[in-house]
This record gives sequence, structure tokens and C-alpha cells, in this order.
Amino acid sequence: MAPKIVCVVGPTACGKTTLGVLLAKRFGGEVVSADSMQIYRGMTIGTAAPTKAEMDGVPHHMVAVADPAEQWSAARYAESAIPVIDDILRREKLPILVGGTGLWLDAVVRGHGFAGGHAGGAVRAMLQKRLEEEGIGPLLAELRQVDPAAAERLHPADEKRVLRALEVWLETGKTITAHNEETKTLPPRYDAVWIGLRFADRADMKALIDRRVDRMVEEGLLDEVKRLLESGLPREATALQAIGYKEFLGVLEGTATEAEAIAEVKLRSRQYAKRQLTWLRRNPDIHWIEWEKERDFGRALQISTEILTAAGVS
RNA sequence: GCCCAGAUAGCUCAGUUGGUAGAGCAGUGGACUGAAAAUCCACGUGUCGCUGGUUCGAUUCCGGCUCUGGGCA
Repeated sequence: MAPKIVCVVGPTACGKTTLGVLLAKRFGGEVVSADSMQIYRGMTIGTAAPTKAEMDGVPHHMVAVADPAEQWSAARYAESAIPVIDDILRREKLPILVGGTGLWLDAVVRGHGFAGGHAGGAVRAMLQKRLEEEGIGPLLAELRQVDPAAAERLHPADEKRVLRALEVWLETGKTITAHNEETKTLPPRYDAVWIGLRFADRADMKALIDRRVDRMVEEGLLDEVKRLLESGLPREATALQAIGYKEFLGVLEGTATEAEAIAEVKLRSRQYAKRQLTWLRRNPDIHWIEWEKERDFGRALQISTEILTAAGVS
């Protein structure tokens, strides 16, 4: 039987961080973040990463552990997070995964492994160059030769995935289709109890996101971006793809006003939340807790305690 | 008060040499296996400002009105 863990999921701004800490205190747990941007150092404000005060004495892992100049991926995250989780289990504490990056959660919880190759690798660079020179046509034709199923499944405009599929073939001699089929049959790595947080009415979520973005600006988001750049972070860094950062980069470079950037960040956050919901919706194991208008953590803690207890977490 | 230009999808606008209209953005749904806060896909009926007229037929032409810009007084 796979070890039992808890996953707290939901779209941005829905209160995962707070509930995670409350559950950790109640059940003697430690928080393991599953967030593709909070993992980088120096990005506390814009990613709404938990502060010392918010952590409230609960140990947090995988937050602010990476240099923003590095490029982390779901696979690399899983490689680091799994030993951390196993260590928490060994110490007989409850691992609580808290995060909004669906693929990263799945990479840890499910038994899935990733095929070889990675962004920044030589093969990827070569394919990228070919894409620029030849266009997607020849690459897609090549993929069709070796992995017709992938060529069929992928939309020609989704260049990133076409490249990746080709990369897996070139790196491993195995198709990504074959790899995916194999990895899907593996048993889950953990027995996860999923708790999802979301707003019943999307308008309320929008209102909260807007308020949150305004607060980030007040807290000094612009300075945070400035500091990252001054530390020598190249503007192409993956970390700077984070919502809030790429838009305020424009303010520093003079291509956008602060008001424009704020509006853009709110918009992009909303669209991001929608994508997160789409990802989570297909997971039938999530026990959803819905907010009416405002977030009510007392109620959420009570409901999730009942869920966890019923699931045999103690 | 006069002159000019606008008034078309939630927003910005295109268009119809007269046969009731379409882009971008927004929004909604979806995909997602080493960049995932990324990447990609699908979905467009709206009194064509109001009101008369011409016409078989007007959102399109003509008149009046209302509103919004700009100009002249």
C-alpha cells in the first residue's frame, strides 16, 4: 500500500497556503510546496509565496530553494520532492503537498516518470533551430514517420509538444507515445487524499485576485522585479515567465505604464486560474470545498478534517 | 448656435457598390507526461443609435432627432 499523503489544490488565490498550514498544525504535518514559481528564491511578493509569519512554525519544503537563473521542470521537481516527502514519512509526520502546478503534483503523486531529454539540452536546441529555419512542417512529417500516434494527437500549432515528442525519440530511441503508455500503467507513488479549494462564483474569485494583485504592488512587486534583474538574472529566465514579473519587466523597460501592467497581471492571473481549474476538474479524487463570497478557513478546516479523518489520516 | 466626423458583439473596430454582418481582444469550454504562472485548440444573432422616407427589400441611400468627439463662434 502506497504511503498516505495529503494534497491541497486549487486555482491561484483560493487559500491553499493558509489551509495547508492549518492542516499541518492539526495533523502534525509538514508542507511540501508544488509550485513552479515559488520554488525560486527572491520571488516572494509576486508569487504570493508563504512568508515566515504565514508558515507559523510549520516546516515548509521546496519553497525558495532554487536560484531564479536555473530552469526547473516537473521532472526535476519530482526528483527533489520525492526524497523530501519520504523523509517526512520516515519521521512519521504527514506530508501535505500544497500547490497550484497540476503537472508537478501529478509528477510526484502518480507513479509517472518522464522520458529523457530536457529544455536546455543539445537535442532540444538543435530542434529549436530547425524549427526556426524549416518551420513545423518537416518536423511534424518526421514525427509522423517514427510516432504517427503522437503526430496525429498533437496540433501542428503546438510546436512545443511536437518538438518534445521528437526529442524523446532522438534521445531515447523510444517514442513518447510508448513511454506514456508504459508510465501510465505504473501504480501511484502515494495514496493521496485530495482537497480542492475554489469559489462557487467566479466573480468572487476575480474580485479576490484583483485585490491580491493590488496588494502585491503595494508590497513592492516592482522593486522585487528590479532586484532580480540587478542580481544579473537574464530576462529570458524561466522564473521571469511568472505572472506579475514579465508584465512589470515592461514597466522597468518603459514599454508599459504601471497601470497597464497591473491590469495585465490581473487578467493573466484570472486566465491562469481558469486553466488550473480545467486541469483539476478531471481529477475525480478531489474533495472540493467551495467558498461562498469570502473565504472561511474555520469552516474549511472543519470540512477537511472530516475528509481526512474519514480517509484514515490521523 | 453653426460646421465636420462618429454611433455595428462586453471592449476596440472592419464591412455590406442596397439582399439583415465579421476580426482582434475579453469571456466560456477543452487539451496537457522534463519550459506547465508555460504551450496549444474550439466556440461569434448582435433592436448594425432612434425615427420617418425612397425601394420588392435599408444596417447600407436621403431627411429629421439623440448622444459622443473635434473645430468655428
